[in-house]
Amino acid sequence: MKIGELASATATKVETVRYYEKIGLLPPPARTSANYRAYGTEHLARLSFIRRARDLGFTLEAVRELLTLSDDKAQSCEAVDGIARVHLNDIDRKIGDLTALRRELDRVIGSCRHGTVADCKIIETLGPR
Amino acid sequence: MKIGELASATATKVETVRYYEKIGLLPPPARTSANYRAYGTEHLARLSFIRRARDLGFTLEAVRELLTLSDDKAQSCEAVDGIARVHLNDIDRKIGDLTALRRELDRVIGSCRHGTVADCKIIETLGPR
DNA sequence: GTACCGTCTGTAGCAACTACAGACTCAAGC
DNA sequence: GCTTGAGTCTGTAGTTGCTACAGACGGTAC
Repeated sequence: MKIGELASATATKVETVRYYEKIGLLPPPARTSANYRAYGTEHLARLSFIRRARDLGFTLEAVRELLTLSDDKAQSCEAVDGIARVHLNDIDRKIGDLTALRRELDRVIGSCRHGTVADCKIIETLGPR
Repeated sequence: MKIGELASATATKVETVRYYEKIGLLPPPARTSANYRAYGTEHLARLSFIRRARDLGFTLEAVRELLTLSDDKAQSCEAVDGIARVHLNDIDRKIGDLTALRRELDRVIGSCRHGTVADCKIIETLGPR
């Protein structure tokens, strides 16, 4: 499999695939005589894993840990569960923050009387107290 | 006012103040004989504006537009309202995305039977279909 | 005078890519 | 056989919004 095929099979950009290789997430594949990267199914599996974890919002560092853990099949999956739970907490915090922000911004917009900037409540809210 | 005072008055780091100056968001202030930046109340007002807009999640580009608009007091505040509404939509989209993510991650975590990695449903979910 | 803090400029780093530049390879059409 | 276009190669620089130095200088308290 050439890099373009691997990329489109995983909805990834070619540059991103090379980037993952550079940072050590994806092992360097064999090369053809023309120095093209030649991927096998194990690369496809690994890249799929990375992309799905990324889609779930895991950082690349978390993905790296998950990959390491997934390589040791005999180990307890406690650590995996832990990483996922920490991430879930992060998401909950983000949702909370954004919801509070949304409320505040909604209030600010709601106060707009659509006059001139001089009377604009939005600008006023942002200005000095 | 020296840069440290301005920074602490607006809960900003000194480096960030200098950064805002460098990218043209904050006008370069006068200098003392020792080449220290000397700020006035207009700088305080402008930096407060920037920080509050940032707290509401506006990008620096949006802040730049809001600052330009707020300088023309006679103009209608339609444009201001527009920027704020676009931003509100962005936030709504982000909340939606995160909520969907949260649901999915929660499902994945819920499937974990706390055995070995070989049977781990979390790893399995991430792996190839 | 001597600590110790604050300030100065300039540069490099963070996450996670993305977008080039300039050279090479390959497959299809004429 | 030759050209054209697409794909690939390496390497570097850009993105957002800061943050963290390094190394030099200024100001103040004891």
